[in-house]
Amino acid sequence: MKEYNHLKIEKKWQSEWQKKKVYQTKNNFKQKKFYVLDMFPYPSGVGLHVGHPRGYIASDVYARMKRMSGYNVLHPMGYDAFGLPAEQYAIEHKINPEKAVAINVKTFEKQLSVIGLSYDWERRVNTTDPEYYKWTQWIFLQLFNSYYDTKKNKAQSINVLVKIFEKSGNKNVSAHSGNVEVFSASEWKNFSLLKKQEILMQYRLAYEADTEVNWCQNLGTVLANDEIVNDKEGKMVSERGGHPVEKIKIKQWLMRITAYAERLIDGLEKLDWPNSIKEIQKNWIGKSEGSEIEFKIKNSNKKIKVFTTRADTIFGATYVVLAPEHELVFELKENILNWDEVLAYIEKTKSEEDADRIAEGKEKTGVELKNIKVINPANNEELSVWIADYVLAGYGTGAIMAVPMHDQRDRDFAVRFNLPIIDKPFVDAKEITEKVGGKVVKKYKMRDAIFARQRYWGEPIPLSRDKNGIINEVKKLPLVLPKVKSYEPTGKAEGPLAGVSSWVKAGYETNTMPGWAGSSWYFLRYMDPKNKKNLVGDKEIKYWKNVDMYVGGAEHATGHLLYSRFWHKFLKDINIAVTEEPFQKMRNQGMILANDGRKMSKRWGNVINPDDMVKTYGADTLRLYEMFIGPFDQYAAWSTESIIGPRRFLERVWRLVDKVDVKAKSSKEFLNSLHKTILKVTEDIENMRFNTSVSALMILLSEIEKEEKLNKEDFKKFLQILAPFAPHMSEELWNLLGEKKSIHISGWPKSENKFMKQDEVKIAVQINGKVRTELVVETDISEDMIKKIVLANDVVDKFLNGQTPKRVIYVKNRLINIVV
RNA sequence: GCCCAGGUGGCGGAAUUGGUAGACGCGAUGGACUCAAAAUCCAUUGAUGGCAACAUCAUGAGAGUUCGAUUCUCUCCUUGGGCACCA
Repeated sequence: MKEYNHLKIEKKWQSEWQKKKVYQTKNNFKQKKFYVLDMFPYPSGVGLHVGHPRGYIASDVYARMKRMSGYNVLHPMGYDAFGLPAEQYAIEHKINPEKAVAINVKTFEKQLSVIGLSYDWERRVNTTDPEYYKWTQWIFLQLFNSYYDTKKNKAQSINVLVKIFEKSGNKNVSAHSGNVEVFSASEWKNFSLLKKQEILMQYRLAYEADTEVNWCQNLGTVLANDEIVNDKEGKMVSERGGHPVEKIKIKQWLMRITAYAERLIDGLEKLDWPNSIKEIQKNWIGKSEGSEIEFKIKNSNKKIKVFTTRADTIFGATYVVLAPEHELVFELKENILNWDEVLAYIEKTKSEEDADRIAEGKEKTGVELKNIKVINPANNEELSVWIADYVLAGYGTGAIMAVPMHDQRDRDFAVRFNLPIIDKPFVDAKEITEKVGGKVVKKYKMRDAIFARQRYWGEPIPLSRDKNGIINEVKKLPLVLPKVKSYEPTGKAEGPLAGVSSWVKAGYETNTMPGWAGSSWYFLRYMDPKNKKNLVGDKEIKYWKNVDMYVGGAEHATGHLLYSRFWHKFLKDINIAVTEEPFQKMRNQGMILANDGRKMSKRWGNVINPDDMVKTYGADTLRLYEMFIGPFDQYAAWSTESIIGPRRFLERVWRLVDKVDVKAKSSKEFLNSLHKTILKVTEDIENMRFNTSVSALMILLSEIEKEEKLNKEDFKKFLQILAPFAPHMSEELWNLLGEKKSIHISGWPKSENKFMKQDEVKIAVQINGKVRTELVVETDISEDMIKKIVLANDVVDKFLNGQTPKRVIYVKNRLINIVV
């Protein structure tokens, strides 16, 4: 057998597979389907390091096993290329982002192509392709044209709502957020177009509103909350570059994700996802159940509505606090004796950034509304009313009843301002809520998502506004992003599109969609990527349904993974998607760190390039090593020293071919190991425990090497279970054995029970829980028999030293423990 | 502060989910082959004591449950991740 030349073999098979379309996914709608998906990357242009392909290799191993097991596997790859990173790259390198993306995609594919991943490249999608974002825009319009029917608990066409308004006004339809005045049917008919538009805006799932946003002057853009971090002093800075961030108010588009809060929480239960991700999402949505209770204001017909999760402590309430921004404060202006002081406090909180509020520490501040008293509905006691910044306008009702006995924050405040702290017994929360005329409600911390960026490189929002301010849909999609001279930030809270006069004249939005728009539905497009008429064909979606196994980084827990679930639920409501959830099963890969335990980065000079590894050791070795390096979902430190292990393993496999003999008879021991390993590798891949399956293959190799001559059929089984990990070498050897069809569609071997039985087992003999000796006995020996043998044993006799055993515990085929 | 996930040899990590701790790989040491080196093969490799058989200790620390604990319970230390004045 000639030397193992990985360069030649790998190149040969990669082009062969491509030529024969071995990995092409066909629409065989009668075959069992399996959809294995990687989170698609930003082609960043920096190039990949050795940590990036870890997830791709894992999903590839998984996909290959499923494909060999007889599933029709959908395993595609594509690019998420809109968004800030691509735009920044274009600005830095002074090139058109479109060109930058094309270059980066090329680099990326070149680097990936040598690893031997079994993607069906013909299905690749790119979010910046007008033929793709046409459908992103289409989804936006569907959201714009829908409202959330809280009774049916699903999205409905906005036309349904208009009909309701025409028939009976809005007294039976509450807006999901915001305050909408109640109007009758006849009033509705008399409203102006603009007024109608304003009202409907309170209901639409994609809607425009005044928002307080995080403005970053240096980046010239508005940032999402998850794009902001706190620096050492607690000040808000951008995650990218660490530039200062401040709050400003602008009008922009939002997505009413809060309408789906309940379904987003409920859906988590049935998902096979890492627990930590589910927890993060649950906390992020932040559901709490509590009571809304009204406190009457003395000498007024107004009431303060508070939200509490502890209605059971209502008898211990000693004062009431409003958020400084609460509108009631202004309504009560005439009655407040210290208005100047109150106003000063309101102004002060306004100018403060959230970060400053936190940085201030736990010190509570606030001002009493002098001359305002409320009545506790539980016991008719008179309570004072305060405003304080520790009560947030945006959560609950923006007002609380303070129970300093049971709440630390209330206690801090009470101590600071010398307010009473009283201990009263608990009552039943539900009962008391009903008794005082309150309401049991659910609240969520999650806010609606801003769906606009003051940027160039994103999907244009397909709406236009005429001179009267009336919004119209763009009828012909895609609304193509126009070419501009400059992608630089304008320095104002509007995007570069504001500088394109024809665009502005047409009344188009100058904001573009955020980075997550295109990535929130791409998995559906892979099912039918070239469909010109529909987002996805009916037959295709009914067959592929959803992603069965999703692999990617855990950092998307509150971004991509939440938004995708939201859009998918919406698409289900409008009868596009057929499942409630997009990703049934998900696993996160752990990062690969450099030798020194730090992240791989140019800055540290510790980057290992996959191309170099492939050149020196081969793709198969790299694949095996990355799977062997440690538990898939945990961090692992790269060690170029250790990669030699898997390489040696492959060289030993290579040498086996000389031993292959059609007439050879496999030994009992070998057959036993082979079938046990088939079972183990199958189960391990299924559970993403790649490290132990590689280890199992190594153990099996040692067993094979003990064979004088190798039975061909049994050796082929070994190659088949090796194939997902080392696709090139297994294909080469498979071919050398005279097989014409690719090993990767050759089937998956079955572990047969008849080979897995063993005649004898080793049993540990313990005395008082300590192992003293070992015995080899026949498998499944009876308890009586083993007892007799053990008690007659010399070593046991020595340790017993004449004592009679009090108890004997026998674990079948494993151990026997004698207790004295 | 609250919520998750970790902590096992020199290193990466195994352990059938309560049943022989350290599989597998790297590294190291010794040997074979070679004029020599590389590669390959063989042996040893948790610590301590002992010529040895063997014994004792050992899974972040301390307790507990159990015949038996890396695994379950409690307290604490520590490293990551998430949330954070959310009523």
